[in-house]
Amino acid sequence: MDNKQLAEMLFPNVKLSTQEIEQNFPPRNLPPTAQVVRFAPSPTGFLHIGNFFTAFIDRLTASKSNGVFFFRLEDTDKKREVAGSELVALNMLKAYDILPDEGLMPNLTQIGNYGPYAQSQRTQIYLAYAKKLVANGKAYPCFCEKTDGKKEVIKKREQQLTQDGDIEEQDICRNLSYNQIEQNLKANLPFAIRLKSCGLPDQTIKFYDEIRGERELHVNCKDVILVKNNGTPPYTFAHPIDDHLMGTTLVIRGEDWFPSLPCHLEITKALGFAPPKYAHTPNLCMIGANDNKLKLSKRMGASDMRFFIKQGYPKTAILEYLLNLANSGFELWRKNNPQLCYKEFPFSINKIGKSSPIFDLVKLDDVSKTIISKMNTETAYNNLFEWAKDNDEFMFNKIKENSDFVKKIVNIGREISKPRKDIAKWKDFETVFAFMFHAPTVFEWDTKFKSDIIKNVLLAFLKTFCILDSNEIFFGKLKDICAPLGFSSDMKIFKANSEKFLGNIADIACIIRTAITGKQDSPDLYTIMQILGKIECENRTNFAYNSL
RNA sequence: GGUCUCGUGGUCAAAUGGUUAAGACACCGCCCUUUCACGGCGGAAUUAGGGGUUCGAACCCCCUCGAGAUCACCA
Repeated sequence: MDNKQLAEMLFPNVKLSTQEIEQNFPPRNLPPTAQVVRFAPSPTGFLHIGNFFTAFIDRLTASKSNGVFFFRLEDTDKKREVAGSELVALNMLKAYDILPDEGLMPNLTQIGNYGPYAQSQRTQIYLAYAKKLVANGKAYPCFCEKTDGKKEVIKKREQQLTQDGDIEEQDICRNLSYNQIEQNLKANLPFAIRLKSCGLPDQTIKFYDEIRGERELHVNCKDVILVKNNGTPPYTFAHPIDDHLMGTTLVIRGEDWFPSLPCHLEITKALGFAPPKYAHTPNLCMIGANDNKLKLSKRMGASDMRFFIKQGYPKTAILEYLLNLANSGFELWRKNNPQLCYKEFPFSINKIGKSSPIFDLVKLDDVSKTIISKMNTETAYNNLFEWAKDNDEFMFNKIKENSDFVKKIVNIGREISKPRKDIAKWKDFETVFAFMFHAPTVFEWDTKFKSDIIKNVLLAFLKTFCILDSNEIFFGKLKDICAPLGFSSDMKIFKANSEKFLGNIADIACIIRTAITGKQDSPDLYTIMQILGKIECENRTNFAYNSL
């Protein structure tokens, strides 16, 4: 018996040759500068911000190079699959307008000539290559009992550490004779296929990473699994085959893949493929809840993209914040080009930093506040509406009841040269403008005034209040009530002789503001009163008066 | 434990051996101002530590320390 016969014995039902497969995946006809990149998530049920980050980098890289961005589902492990995960991921890409050009789409159709784009549908392809490797003596069957699950692996590793300080894979099946293999097969023993690694312990391999630059690592020495004993491949085998056949030119993926790169390179070489370029992106970290400064890995801190949707961050805020993490020059560019779309920014994958950045929600809020503050009323209102529809029943009902009222609130401090920055996310809207929706029942009065003084101010205000007044007249009337109450209507005079007055014009305005909103700080008082209307203003003032 | 990666203010970071180590967020102060925001001006704050090479080091070399990743028939 020889290896060719062995391959036939192991895979009698695999008739497809690798040559036939290659014919179905012709090289792409693209200009040499075009990058073909892919986003290849596994269906775990949610989309992590770090994965989203790499997908965004994929989208930018393909667009900038006039290349192709495709989506491939890595669903070879059916045990772990969460149904519908691909839709969660794809809908998120759609929501942020960074959909791929090719592959699986949100309507679950597949676009492109390099499919199928779900690995579970490509088993025959992987098996054909596995068969070829066995025939060439580069892989062999393994009948060992399998280790299954992370707990078992950790336990086994701990045992090995106490014994000899190093972890060695035992490849006892590597030297099985053809006879032994034949007997095992006759006994119907399940088998996996392992790579017959050519690596020696002290050999190194040089390669270039688009983000990390020139590197030298130890070669792979492990006889890794290529086909599991259930007949499906692990990622390690599927990735080189798919990215070769699909014409990927640049593999962009998280840095947690970095250590397995030598292994992937050896498999790629064994298969006879030219390796793609690689770019390993730093992992995004979140800061600990109890203010510790530990960087948390993605496995420790959940950071589901749906969080940002539920909070109501504008999609460009998320994208621009992430873009700034990727290329910090974006900030300056944005300052110099306030009107341009982020897509115009000269993104460069080589300028991505090497260390893992902490995702800073405070900074995100700042980016987001600026973006929201620049929206015109119509856009802001539409954004609020779309968000409330799915995420906030109270606000959605308010909009349905009286959309003009809500629109007027949205308009506060907007469409002016120095717009207010009150809102970082649409969820803030209700809290920032709570006083517009609920008349205050508690009042944060300025404690330096006794209640009878406050009452006098409110009475004087009510006597002259007219909703039809212009801002100038309204404020002029407030000035007029100053002197009789012992207040100063001129701030400069007050500052020079503060001991001669009970208070000043600012205090008068503050008392009325507190009566109307319950708080000492708010957006422009006149605007608020105009929106609330005559009756509401009078009712609120009377209620405040009676509560004293 | 092995291997690998990364360490510049609280955070994101610029500065490829050559001015006083940019800028942004956050913080503090002042100005503007009927409050709060916005805006403007200013301030405090960083090359993890120790050696070496050099006229000169954040940058090159070595050691130490810290953090992270990885070491599955998961991806």
